[in-house]
Amino acid sequence: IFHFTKLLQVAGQAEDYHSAEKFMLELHRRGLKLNSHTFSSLISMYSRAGMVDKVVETHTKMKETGVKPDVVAMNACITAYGRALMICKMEQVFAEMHGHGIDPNQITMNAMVGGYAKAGMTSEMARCYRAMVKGKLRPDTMTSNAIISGKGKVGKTFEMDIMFRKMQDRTVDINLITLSIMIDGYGKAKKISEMGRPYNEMQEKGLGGDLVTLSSMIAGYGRNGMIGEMEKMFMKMT
RNA sequence: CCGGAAGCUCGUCGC
Repeated sequence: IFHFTKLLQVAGQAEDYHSAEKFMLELHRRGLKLNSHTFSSLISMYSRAGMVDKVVETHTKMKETGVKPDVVAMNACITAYGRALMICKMEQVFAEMHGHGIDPNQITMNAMVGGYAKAGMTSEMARCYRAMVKGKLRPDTMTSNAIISGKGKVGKTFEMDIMFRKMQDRTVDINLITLSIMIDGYGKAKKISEMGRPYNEMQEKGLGGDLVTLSSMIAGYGRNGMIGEMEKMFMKMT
Protein backbone atom coordinates (compact mmCIF):
# COMPACT_ATOMS: atom_id res chain seq x y z
CA ILE A 1 0.00 0.00 0.00
CA PHE A 2 2.93 2.28 0.69
CA HIS A 3 4.16 1.70 -2.83
CA PHE A 4 0.77 2.34 -4.41
CA THR A 5 0.26 5.47 -2.37
CA LYS A 6 3.51 6.83 -3.77
CA LEU A 7 2.44 5.94 -7.29
CA LEU A 8 -0.86 7.73 -6.81
CA GLN A 9 0.88 10.81 -5.50
CA VAL A 10 3.18 11.00 -8.47
CA ALA A 11 0.38 10.36 -10.96
CA GLY A 12 -1.73 13.00 -9.24
CA GLN A 13 0.91 15.69 -9.31
CA ALA A 14 1.57 14.89 -12.97
CA GLU A 15 -2.17 15.19 -13.60
CA ASP A 16 -2.03 11.72 -15.07
CA TYR A 17 -5.45 10.57 -13.97
CA HIS A 18 -5.46 7.65 -16.32
CA SER A 19 -2.54 6.05 -14.53
CA ALA A 20 -4.00 6.97 -11.17
CA GLU A 21 -7.17 5.15 -12.05
CA LYS A 22 -5.19 2.06 -13.06
CA PHE A 23 -3.27 2.11 -9.79
CA MET A 24 -6.55 2.30 -7.91
CA LEU A 25 -7.95 -0.70 -9.76
CA GLU A 26 -4.83 -2.74 -9.17
CA LEU A 27 -4.76 -1.74 -5.54
CA HIS A 28 -8.32 -2.96 -5.11
CA ARG A 29 -7.64 -6.16 -7.03
CA ARG A 30 -4.91 -7.01 -4.55
CA GLY A 31 -7.23 -6.29 -1.67
CA LEU A 32 -4.91 -3.69 -0.16
CA LYS A 33 -6.27 -1.50 2.60
CA LEU A 34 -6.02 2.22 2.06
CA ASN A 35 -4.39 4.20 4.84
CA SER A 36 -4.65 7.87 5.74
CA HIS A 37 -1.81 8.78 3.39
CA THR A 38 -3.64 7.13 0.51
CA PHE A 39 -6.84 8.94 1.33
CA SER A 40 -5.27 12.36 1.63
CA SER A 41 -3.44 11.86 -1.66
CA LEU A 42 -6.62 10.77 -3.41
CA ILE A 43 -8.72 13.58 -2.04
CA SER A 44 -6.12 16.15 -2.95
CA MET A 45 -5.78 14.74 -6.44
CA TYR A 46 -9.49 14.64 -7.13
CA SER A 47 -9.84 18.14 -5.76
CA ARG A 48 -7.17 19.54 -8.05
CA ALA A 49 -8.82 17.77 -10.96
CA GLY A 50 -12.12 19.39 -10.08
CA MET A 51 -13.74 16.01 -9.57
CA VAL A 52 -15.97 17.03 -6.70
CA ASP A 53 -18.11 13.91 -6.72
CA LYS A 54 -15.01 11.75 -6.36
CA VAL A 55 -13.88 13.89 -3.45
CA VAL A 56 -17.15 13.29 -1.66
CA GLU A 57 -17.08 9.60 -2.50
CA THR A 58 -13.53 9.19 -1.22
CA HIS A 59 -14.22 11.16 1.92
CA THR A 60 -17.28 9.01 2.60
CA LYS A 61 -15.25 5.87 2.02
CA MET A 62 -12.60 7.05 4.41
CA LYS A 63 -15.19 7.39 7.13
CA GLU A 64 -16.80 4.04 6.35
CA THR A 65 -13.58 2.06 6.33
CA GLY A 66 -12.79 3.25 9.80
CA VAL A 67 -9.31 4.41 8.94
CA LYS A 68 -7.99 6.61 11.67
CA PRO A 69 -8.05 10.08 10.15
CA ASP A 70 -5.08 12.31 10.82
CA VAL A 71 -4.65 16.04 10.57
CA VAL A 72 -3.32 15.87 7.01
CA ALA A 73 -6.30 13.88 5.75
CA MET A 74 -8.68 16.29 7.45
CA ASN A 75 -6.80 19.21 5.95
CA ALA A 76 -7.10 17.66 2.51
CA CYS A 77 -10.87 17.40 2.97
CA ILE A 78 -11.15 20.98 4.17
CA THR A 79 -9.16 22.22 1.20
CA ALA A 80 -11.19 20.17 -1.24
CA TYR A 81 -14.54 21.35 0.07
CA GLY A 82 -13.31 24.92 0.20
CA ARG A 83 -12.20 24.80 -3.42
CA ALA A 84 -15.60 23.41 -4.37
CA LEU A 85 -17.27 26.18 -2.37
CA MET A 86 -18.98 23.59 -0.22
CA ILE A 87 -18.54 25.70 2.84
CA CYS A 88 -20.95 23.82 5.07
CA LYS A 89 -19.10 20.56 4.41
CA MET A 90 -15.83 22.32 5.03
CA GLU A 91 -17.01 23.58 8.40
CA GLN A 92 -18.40 20.17 9.21
CA VAL A 93 -15.03 18.52 8.71
CA PHE A 94 -13.41 21.19 10.82
CA ALA A 95 -15.90 20.55 13.60
CA GLU A 96 -15.34 16.80 13.37
CA MET A 97 -11.64 17.21 14.08
CA HIS A 98 -12.30 17.80 17.75
CA GLY A 99 -14.25 14.57 17.98
CA HIS A 100 -11.25 12.71 16.64
CA GLY A 101 -8.94 14.43 19.07
CA ILE A 102 -7.10 16.17 16.26
CA ASP A 103 -5.86 19.70 16.81
CA PRO A 104 -6.08 22.09 13.88
CA ASN A 105 -2.66 23.24 12.77
CA GLN A 106 -1.49 26.19 10.72
CA ILE A 107 -2.31 24.43 7.46
CA THR A 108 -5.81 23.65 8.69
CA MET A 109 -6.44 27.30 9.36
CA ASN A 110 -4.91 28.38 6.08
CA ALA A 111 -7.18 25.94 4.28
CA MET A 112 -10.20 27.34 6.11
CA VAL A 113 -9.22 30.90 5.30
CA GLY A 114 -8.66 29.86 1.69
CA GLY A 115 -12.15 28.42 1.43
CA TYR A 116 -13.76 31.47 2.97
CA ALA A 117 -11.71 33.70 0.70
CA LYS A 118 -12.95 31.91 -2.40
CA ALA A 119 -16.49 32.28 -1.12
CA GLY A 120 -15.97 35.96 -0.35
CA MET A 121 -16.86 35.34 3.30
CA THR A 122 -14.66 38.02 4.76
CA SER A 123 -15.91 38.08 8.33
CA GLU A 124 -15.32 34.35 8.65
CA MET A 125 -11.80 34.86 7.37
CA ALA A 126 -11.20 37.44 10.04
CA ARG A 127 -12.54 35.05 12.66
CA CYS A 128 -10.04 32.40 11.61
CA TYR A 129 -7.24 34.92 11.65
CA ARG A 130 -8.09 35.94 15.20
CA ALA A 131 -8.35 32.29 16.24
CA MET A 132 -4.88 31.67 14.86
CA VAL A 133 -3.32 34.51 16.74
CA LYS A 134 -5.07 33.44 19.91
CA GLY A 135 -4.15 29.80 19.41
CA LYS A 136 -0.48 30.57 18.82
CA LEU A 137 -0.68 29.51 15.19
CA ARG A 138 1.21 32.27 13.47
CA PRO A 139 -0.48 33.60 10.34
CA ASP A 140 2.06 33.30 7.57
CA THR A 141 2.38 34.43 3.98
CA MET A 142 -0.27 32.01 2.75
CA THR A 143 -2.73 33.06 5.43
CA SER A 144 -2.28 36.71 4.59
CA ASN A 145 -2.36 36.10 0.86
CA ALA A 146 -5.66 34.27 1.16
CA ILE A 147 -7.15 37.05 3.23
CA ILE A 148 -6.05 39.75 0.81
CA SER A 149 -7.47 37.68 -2.01
CA GLY A 150 -10.83 37.39 -0.27
CA LYS A 151 -10.98 41.11 0.40
CA GLY A 152 -10.12 41.80 -3.21
CA LYS A 153 -12.81 39.44 -4.40
CA VAL A 154 -15.47 41.55 -2.70
CA GLY A 155 -13.91 44.86 -3.69
CA LYS A 156 -12.61 45.88 -0.27
CA THR A 157 -9.34 47.35 -1.40
CA PHE A 158 -8.88 49.43 1.74
CA GLU A 159 -8.94 46.25 3.79
CA MET A 160 -6.48 44.69 1.41
CA ASP A 161 -4.15 47.54 2.24
CA ILE A 162 -4.63 47.00 5.96
CA MET A 163 -3.66 43.34 5.68
CA PHE A 164 -0.71 44.22 3.48
CA ARG A 165 0.58 46.67 6.06
CA LYS A 166 0.05 44.10 8.76
CA MET A 167 2.34 41.77 6.84
CA GLN A 168 5.02 44.42 6.75
CA ASP A 169 4.61 45.19 10.45
CA ARG A 170 4.81 41.53 11.40
CA THR A 171 7.63 40.89 8.96
CA VAL A 172 5.66 38.24 7.14
CA ASP A 173 7.25 37.55 3.77
CA ILE A 174 5.67 39.35 0.85
CA ASN A 175 6.12 37.22 -2.23
CA LEU A 176 5.22 37.25 -5.90
CA ILE A 177 1.79 35.83 -5.13
CA THR A 178 1.05 38.52 -2.54
CA LEU A 179 1.79 41.24 -5.06
CA SER A 180 -0.14 39.50 -7.82
CA ILE A 181 -3.16 39.28 -5.53
CA MET A 182 -2.89 43.00 -4.83
CA ILE A 183 -2.76 43.68 -8.57
CA ASP A 184 -5.82 41.57 -9.17
CA GLY A 185 -7.75 43.24 -6.36
CA TYR A 186 -6.98 46.77 -7.51
CA GLY A 187 -7.66 45.79 -11.09
CA LYS A 188 -11.06 44.38 -10.30
CA ALA A 189 -11.88 47.55 -8.39
CA LYS A 190 -10.66 49.59 -11.37
CA LYS A 191 -8.05 51.33 -9.24
CA ILE A 192 -5.50 51.53 -11.96
CA SER A 193 -2.92 53.81 -10.40
CA GLU A 194 -2.90 51.66 -7.26
CA MET A 195 -2.51 48.60 -9.42
CA GLY A 196 0.85 49.81 -10.66
CA ARG A 197 2.26 49.99 -7.16
CA PRO A 198 2.59 46.28 -6.40
CA TYR A 199 3.81 45.75 -9.94
CA ASN A 200 6.59 48.27 -9.40
CA GLU A 201 7.44 46.72 -6.07
CA MET A 202 7.81 43.43 -7.86
CA GLN A 203 10.33 44.92 -10.24
CA GLU A 204 12.24 46.54 -7.39
CA LYS A 205 12.45 43.23 -5.61
CA GLY A 206 13.59 41.52 -8.76
CA LEU A 207 10.60 39.18 -8.73
CA GLY A 208 9.78 39.95 -12.33
CA GLY A 209 6.23 38.78 -12.57
CA ASP A 210 4.88 35.65 -14.16
CA LEU A 211 2.03 34.83 -16.54
CA VAL A 212 -0.58 35.17 -13.81
CA THR A 213 0.76 38.58 -12.84
CA LEU A 214 0.70 39.82 -16.39
CA SER A 215 -2.74 38.35 -17.04
CA SER A 216 -4.06 40.25 -14.05
CA MET A 217 -2.45 43.46 -15.25
CA ILE A 218 -3.91 43.00 -18.71
CA ALA A 219 -7.36 42.31 -17.29
CA GLY A 220 -7.11 45.42 -15.11
CA TYR A 221 -6.16 47.67 -17.99
CA GLY A 222 -8.82 46.02 -20.10
CA ARG A 223 -11.56 46.90 -17.64
CA ASN A 224 -10.54 50.51 -18.04
CA GLY A 225 -10.25 50.40 -21.79
CA MET A 226 -6.52 51.06 -21.66
CA ILE A 227 -5.62 49.16 -24.77
CA GLY A 228 -2.12 50.57 -25.14
CA GLU A 229 -1.12 49.53 -21.63
CA MET A 230 -2.63 46.13 -22.20
CA GLU A 231 -0.50 45.58 -25.23
CA LYS A 232 2.63 46.65 -23.38
CA MET A 233 1.97 43.97 -20.79
CA PHE A 234 1.18 41.44 -23.46
CA MET A 235 4.54 42.06 -25.08
CA LYS A 236 6.28 41.26 -21.81
CA MET A 237 4.90 37.77 -21.96
CA THR A 238 6.86 36.98 -25.14
C1' C B 1 18.99 27.50 13.43
C1' C B 2 20.87 24.68 9.10
C1' G B 3 20.30 20.79 5.60
C1' G B 4 17.54 16.87 3.29
C1' A B 5 12.75 16.03 1.61
C1' A B 6 7.19 15.59 -1.58
C1' G B 7 0.29 12.74 1.83
C1' C B 8 -2.55 18.72 3.34
C1' U B 9 -2.73 25.34 2.72
C1' C B 10 -2.34 31.30 -1.14
C1' G B 11 -2.99 34.52 -7.04
C1' U B 12 -5.56 35.74 -13.21
C1' C B 13 -8.41 33.74 -17.22
C1' G B 14 -10.44 29.40 -19.52
C1' C B 15 -12.17 24.09 -19.59
